[in-house]
Amino acid sequence: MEEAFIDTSYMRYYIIKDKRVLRDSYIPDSLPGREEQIFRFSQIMADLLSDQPPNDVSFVGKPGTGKTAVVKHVTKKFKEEYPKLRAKFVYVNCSQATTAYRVLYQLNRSLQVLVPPSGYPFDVLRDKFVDAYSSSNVRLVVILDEVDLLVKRDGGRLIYMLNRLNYDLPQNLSISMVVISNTIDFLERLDPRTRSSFEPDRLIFPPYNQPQLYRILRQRADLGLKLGTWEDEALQFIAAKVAQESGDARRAIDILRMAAEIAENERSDRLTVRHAEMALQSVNEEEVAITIRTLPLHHRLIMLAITDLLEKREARPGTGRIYEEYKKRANRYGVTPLTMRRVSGILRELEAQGLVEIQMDYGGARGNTKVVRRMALPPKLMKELLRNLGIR
DNA sequence: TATCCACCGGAAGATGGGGTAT
DNA sequence: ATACCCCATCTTCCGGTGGATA
Repeated sequence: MEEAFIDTSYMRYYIIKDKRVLRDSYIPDSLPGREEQIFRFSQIMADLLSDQPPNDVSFVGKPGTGKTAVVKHVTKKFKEEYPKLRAKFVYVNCSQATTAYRVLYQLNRSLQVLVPPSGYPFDVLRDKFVDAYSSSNVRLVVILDEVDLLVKRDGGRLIYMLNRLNYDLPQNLSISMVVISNTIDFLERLDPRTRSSFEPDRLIFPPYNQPQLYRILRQRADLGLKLGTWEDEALQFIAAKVAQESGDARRAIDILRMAAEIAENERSDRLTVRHAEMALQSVNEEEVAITIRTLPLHHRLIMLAITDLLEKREARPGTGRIYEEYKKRANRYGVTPLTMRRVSGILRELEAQGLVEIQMDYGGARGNTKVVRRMALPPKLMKELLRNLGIR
């Protein structure tokens, strides 16, 4: 009981020196393993130094392959080294601005034009943007991160529009685009009109391999952890595991952070392989818990239906069966169930969020359906998480 | 080889909730 | 109050689809 009066805060950060460094949002001064991409992107942007409009560029690669980091790194370098450069970089994350209207809203804001976040006709926003930009004196580089999300809704209408503006702009102005996407086939998903007029240089971001991941972790450990508080083998272990499963640097860094936290909570003075092993487990759980918490009610009810079917070892947990079970639960919950068409779509959404693994089952005369192979966590654990949210 | 199952997923439109302008 | 805008979510409609089966 006396312990309650002991101030333990002084030992809370026994291992961690700077927590920010252990988050993936932190952009270090050098990006291990992405030297080539940095070089090529810088080369393309170097046209700005001779006052030429740079080519459009597309960054393609899976999550956690350094796309955003590279773009931020290089644009930052340009701003620092050439403060008088006649150019402006505007970064827009399309996961926040999923429509053409909202991206345009952001672009306007970056030019100090205040427009309402909704309610205006699209064309008015476009005209305001064109007016404002025409009276400026810098070349514009628009960076559209997670552009897949925008293209999915808008089909490339905004890209087309921005591209076309170049024909009406005076010689000293230009709009270049850097589009960043997770999927390779996103260029094909543009509508034909856009595709024929938009041909960016492509930069590929392959998954990180083990040595690269090790270098990344080493860098973070050097910057974010106290000297001599971690075992090199722990970093090697994380690098090996992540290289094998995904090559996702974000994940590797997450695991390192979690391992450090676990070690500290144990009052251990060193981060060991054992901590890394434990972290590997809890990172998954933490991630799933976070995504589930943001799920709307019907998504949760569907998750619960799937959980029960998997627990019962249902032979064919396809859309039809899931829908039946979901409907029962919705009624029990006092909400009117959605249609099967919608539930079918939600299953794809849950898949995209990494909560379930789906496979098509071509059953011949038994018909075709999507079948849930497994979930991100064992059904029992998943049920527990749902229960904590009041879903049962 | 034709049939047929049990869905799939695109397209389009309804719904309701956010907003602005007059 | 009225007439517009934007937009995410959901429903309605409907032409596919792959392979087991007859």
